[in-house]
Amino acid sequence: MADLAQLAGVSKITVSRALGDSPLVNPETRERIHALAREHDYKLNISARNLRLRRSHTVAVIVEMKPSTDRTMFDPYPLLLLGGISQELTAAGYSVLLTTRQGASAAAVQAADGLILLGQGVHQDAVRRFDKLRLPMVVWGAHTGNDAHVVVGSDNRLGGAVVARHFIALGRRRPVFIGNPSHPEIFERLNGFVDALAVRGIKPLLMRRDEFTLDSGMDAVHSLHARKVGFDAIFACNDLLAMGAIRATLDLGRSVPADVTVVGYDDMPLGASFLPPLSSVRQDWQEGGILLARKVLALIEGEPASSESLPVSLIVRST
Amino acid sequence: MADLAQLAGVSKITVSRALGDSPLVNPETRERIHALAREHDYKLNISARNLRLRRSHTVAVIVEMKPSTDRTMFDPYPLLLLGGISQELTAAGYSVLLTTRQGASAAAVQAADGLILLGQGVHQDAVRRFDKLRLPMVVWGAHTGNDAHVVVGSDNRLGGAVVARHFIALGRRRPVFIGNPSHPEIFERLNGFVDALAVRGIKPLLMRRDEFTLDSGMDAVHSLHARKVGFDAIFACNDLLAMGAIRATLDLGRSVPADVTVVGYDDMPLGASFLPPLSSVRQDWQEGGILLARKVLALIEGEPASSESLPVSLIVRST
DNA sequence: CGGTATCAAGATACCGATAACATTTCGTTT
DNA sequence: AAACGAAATGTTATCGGTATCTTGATACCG
Repeated sequence: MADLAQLAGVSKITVSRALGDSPLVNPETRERIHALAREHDYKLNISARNLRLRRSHTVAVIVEMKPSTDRTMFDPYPLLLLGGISQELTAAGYSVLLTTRQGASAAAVQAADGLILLGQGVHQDAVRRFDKLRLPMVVWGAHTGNDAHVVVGSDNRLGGAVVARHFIALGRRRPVFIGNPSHPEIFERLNGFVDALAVRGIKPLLMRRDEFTLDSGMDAVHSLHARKVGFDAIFACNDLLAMGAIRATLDLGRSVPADVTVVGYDDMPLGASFLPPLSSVRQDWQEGGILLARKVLALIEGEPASSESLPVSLIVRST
Repeated sequence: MADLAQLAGVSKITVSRALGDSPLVNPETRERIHALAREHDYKLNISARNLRLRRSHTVAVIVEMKPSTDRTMFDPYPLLLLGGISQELTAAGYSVLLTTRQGASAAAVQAADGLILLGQGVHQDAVRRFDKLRLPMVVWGAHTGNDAHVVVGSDNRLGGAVVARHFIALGRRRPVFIGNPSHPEIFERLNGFVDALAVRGIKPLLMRRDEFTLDSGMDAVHSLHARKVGFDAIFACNDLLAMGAIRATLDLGRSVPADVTVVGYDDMPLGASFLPPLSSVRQDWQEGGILLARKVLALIEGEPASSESLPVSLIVRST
């Protein structure tokens, strides 16, 4: 920058102002300096600026990344979140620092201006750890009612309720819920489901399954059958589980949707091509990412931000 | 750090050395300072260090992120790459700066110590742009033989060849390739496929399909049928296409694998649960990510690094 | 016991930007 | 013509670390 200043015959600070489009410099001077900067391919030193401004214009995104058949960052959907986040932060001139929980101890994270936490397991365990960094922080997940921090998530209670109402409208009396309610988000879905069914005096059966795979869904239905439990509706908290459940149901000689109604969750593209095309609850991940980004940015600017739920919608196809 | 120095009764530089575990300080002193740092929850200022050292310990990962049914960053597999990259860089004390091509003009990227480019479209178009940053750079994708930069990718030629040999071993004579060869990676698969078949004087039919969806795969087979083209083997360059092709084949009353052999690509988990269980070519994405990371790190350290292909393996199931 | 090697720690300068305060320049007012 | 004020630019200090060069203290040597 000093060199540029010499070339332009002005002082460093004038160059700094010119490049920052400050109104303090003469428009002519500014143009001249801009031209010079382009010509000499001058690049601002971000580290120096960060040091001086005490801001990094960076938001750290911390994801869960354990390798398992459980839901992980490798599901495509949480990645849509990242897409939304990235889009919004980039537009605001911020960068995304991607980290795993393990890597988050790496110094760079504390240099961030804000934090976004993704991944369901995070909630109780890790949030406190990151709380100590005293950075603006936003968490993706389920609302617990009395959150100490800003939570953005899709409205899982509503998701459960919508499916319940769908079942009620179809006159179903013996619904089953398949999934792992120890995930806070899924616990909420179950709650919404149970409460909305209770209005009609219906009590669903909970089939706990920890793996979110097609095989696990098949297994759930087979074990229902083995235990001679009757059912006429299945709410699977993931599309793969739902597809497995459907396949097993068909295997058992029962019809979908005539005998059994099945609804999945996430509305993955594949579901629409499944035979029969899968009904599912859709959440708008990308919008969620955008919202997460906006909230951190607000917090960083010192503005208030509150937790928020995103609507979900039931896509009824042929199951 | 000055405060810590005062507390410890030493000078700043000694604190700096102690925290950096430099052998220049007395072990006792070092311990004392470390203890003090922990006690007061002292955090090094990364920006200051970056400025002084002229390094950011950051690698920018630039991904393709256009929303389409084409292959995008939202496929789960390219994301496994990210996982591998992140794992390896974190272990080496580096951070991952995630950017889209659009956002890559954001200043932060040029502050990175190195660059990793993901996304097939990148090749010809954007590489040059990033070349100008004069940063150590590694690209994921297909090898073109005379690459100006380091390329890591799985061995797509081999992938194609392996499938071809499989078909030959089964006595297939009229194979079809489904996919979009304008992606360099897929072009290589096609090349490997064609060349290995040519050994037996077999010429495959190319069914060009731009979308990598199940419907697109069905459509491909239906249009083969409509055009009364005979075929006894299908190599789809993606598992969704393969599943669609299988479904359409079955719809047409032909048997898989008795009448038609089908092989997909990527070996997605769902494929194993498909009916019939899908045969597919598996590439080790995570390993690829690790390799990408190692190569940039090497380049950053000033060591040489060369392009490299990762092996792939054919998983034969029931198609 | 003087001279040198070794270890520990300090002094100073510097990385490259920007904020705060100071100064010059010029047009305008009275 | 002196005084004033706004616009444009400059001076200085500073953000928080680390490299380099020195200095001081202790140990070891013949």
